[in-house]
Amino acid sequence: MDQPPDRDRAEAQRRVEELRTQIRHHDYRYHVLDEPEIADAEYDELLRELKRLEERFPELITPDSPSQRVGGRPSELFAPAPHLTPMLSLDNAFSREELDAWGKRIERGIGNEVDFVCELKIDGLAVSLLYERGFFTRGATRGDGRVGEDITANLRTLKQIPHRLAGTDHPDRLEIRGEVYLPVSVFDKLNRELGERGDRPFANPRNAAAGSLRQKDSAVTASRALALWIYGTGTHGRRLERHTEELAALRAAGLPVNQVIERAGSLDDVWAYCEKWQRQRHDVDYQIDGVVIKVDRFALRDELGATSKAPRWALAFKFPPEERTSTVQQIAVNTGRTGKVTPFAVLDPVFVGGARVTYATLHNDHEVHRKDVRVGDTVIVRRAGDVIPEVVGPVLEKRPAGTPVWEFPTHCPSCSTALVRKEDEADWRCPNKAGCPSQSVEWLFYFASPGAMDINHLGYETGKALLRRGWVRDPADVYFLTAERLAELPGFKEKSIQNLLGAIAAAKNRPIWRLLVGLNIRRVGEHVAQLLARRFPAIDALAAASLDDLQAIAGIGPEIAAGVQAWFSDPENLALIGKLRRAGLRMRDDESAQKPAGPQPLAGKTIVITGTMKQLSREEATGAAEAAGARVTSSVSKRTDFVVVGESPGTKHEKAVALGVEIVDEAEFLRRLRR
DNA sequence: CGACCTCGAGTTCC
DNA sequence: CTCGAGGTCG
Repeated sequence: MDQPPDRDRAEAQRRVEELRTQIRHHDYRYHVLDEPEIADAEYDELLRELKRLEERFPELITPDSPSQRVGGRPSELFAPAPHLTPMLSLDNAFSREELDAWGKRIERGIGNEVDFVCELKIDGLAVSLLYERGFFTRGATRGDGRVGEDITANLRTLKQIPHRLAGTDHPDRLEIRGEVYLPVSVFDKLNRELGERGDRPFANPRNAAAGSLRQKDSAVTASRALALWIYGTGTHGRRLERHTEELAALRAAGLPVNQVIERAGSLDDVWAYCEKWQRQRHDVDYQIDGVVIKVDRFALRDELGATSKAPRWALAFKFPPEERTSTVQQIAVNTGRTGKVTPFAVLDPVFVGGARVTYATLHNDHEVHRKDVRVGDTVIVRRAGDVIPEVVGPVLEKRPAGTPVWEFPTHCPSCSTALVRKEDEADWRCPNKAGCPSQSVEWLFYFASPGAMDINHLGYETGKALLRRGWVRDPADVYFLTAERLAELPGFKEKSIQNLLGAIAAAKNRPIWRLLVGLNIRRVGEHVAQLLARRFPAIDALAAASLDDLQAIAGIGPEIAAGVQAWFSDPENLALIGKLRRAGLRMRDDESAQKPAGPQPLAGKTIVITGTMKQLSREEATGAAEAAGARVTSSVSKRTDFVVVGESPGTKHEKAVALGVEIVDEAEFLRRLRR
């Protein structure tokens, strides 16, 4: 039965190459031609299979594999367009203190009072327009700041870009900078249409604008009704003294310059502008994520100069997360896969931070009472890090008289078993491990998730249906499902049955630590599972390990050791292991499953990533950093080497500032990855 | 033993 | 992203 490992590996290599070719082909269809041949789910399937194989045979990973792709896809479609003057990024401020510190530094450096100009920071795409003797000759994206992409043909479709500047006496070369955006109203309409056609909607207006601008066919760009605000120049034959004068001249030349740009004579005025627009940020038909403050006089700008990445004479003030109020209709609780019971607020739906929020977690009993949230309260709601809804606290003045303090339920919402709480612990738990429907479904879902066994097509609803019918009582039963059984499930036809069975069969060969994660052992997550599997590459050896053996592993203390040993002493759990073994799951790691060695520019660095980035998802950023040798952790401490800060970061940014830890933006992070 | 890092677990929205 | 709590180090 057992194939020699070499045959196995050769087969994998062949398949890996096949997958890469296919994925590249579909990338081209999707991103360049905008004519995908396969559904997103099928595409994801290919990528997942590739990643699985590469995980098993790390020596097959090549730097150019689609699985290793970081950030912006390489573009063969648009010619490189070097900027005459680099398009620098801006330093950020997140509070009045940081703004003042910047302003004071400038006033000290100049030794005089300074005029500032305030403009809205549009969340769109920075572009550079080149006018030669008054004629529009080239348009480019920002790119990496030094070299962009030539998108002249597409930019020509924007009605707001004059092909010829008004007036006469234009310099030989004038490089104009602006931000292209998709009006929010147009974005909403476009997404509705995409949704009706069954196409994938855009995540936000900026992505939609980017997609529309990087089209091969400029007719598509033309149909998208993009708009533009001009905010300055790069290279120019400068005859004016002030930025405000220049903006007036650009406007006179026929370019769209935003009317709400204001001069501010003092930092107080600057702050007033920031506060005003923070309140009114939704009153305009484009997304703004802050305010840009610039020194008005060019002479002063020259004096201040720039660092390698940002001018000293400009600053972006980023709005803090938006806050709204809503009312608490109910405080409900949910039982998780470990039995932990978590309360959450059910709110009157409210739009905050660009999304409709209905639920917000309250973590635990203690948290509800610390914040003193009660049913019927008016509460302040925000999206922490602009993503996770959070109840900040109640507005006490609006609390109706006689509102009772909320009491934690005494019984499990799923199986009605009496809840228990250990002394000195914060969490209430449902002790009905095997018989609680909520725990079963959550566990099954977790078992199938990418962090554990990665069984595609086994989602929440399917899991519930299987459990309800009693065909699956624990995750091992999944491996014994048959096509006949699945055919009885509503909505399961030939194709979906084969998909699911295929995914289940494919999920028998995961690394041991992934299996350990899926077993749902308390306090054993990804990290601890890897520690355990590294010391005990076979499940049987781990099951037989003594307390001392376990505690000898660095990072495993008495609690985890005892927990693991107890888990492997429970006959029910051993029966589960036996069933998984009979199903044909891999029960030990091969020696070959060691990590690949690539260039490690971040070796030995401990870094933290916070906020949203423009080019990378959080996972991609973490993966790229780890591949470069960095340790990516979740909290900032003195031992952190640097913090990568994206858009609207949370408290981690403040903490980094407080601790004096180096702060790095996305562009710099990408540079360091490549070094 | 306390301070400080980390990790685990649950979570929302599209 | 958040909180609670385990592990380590001084």
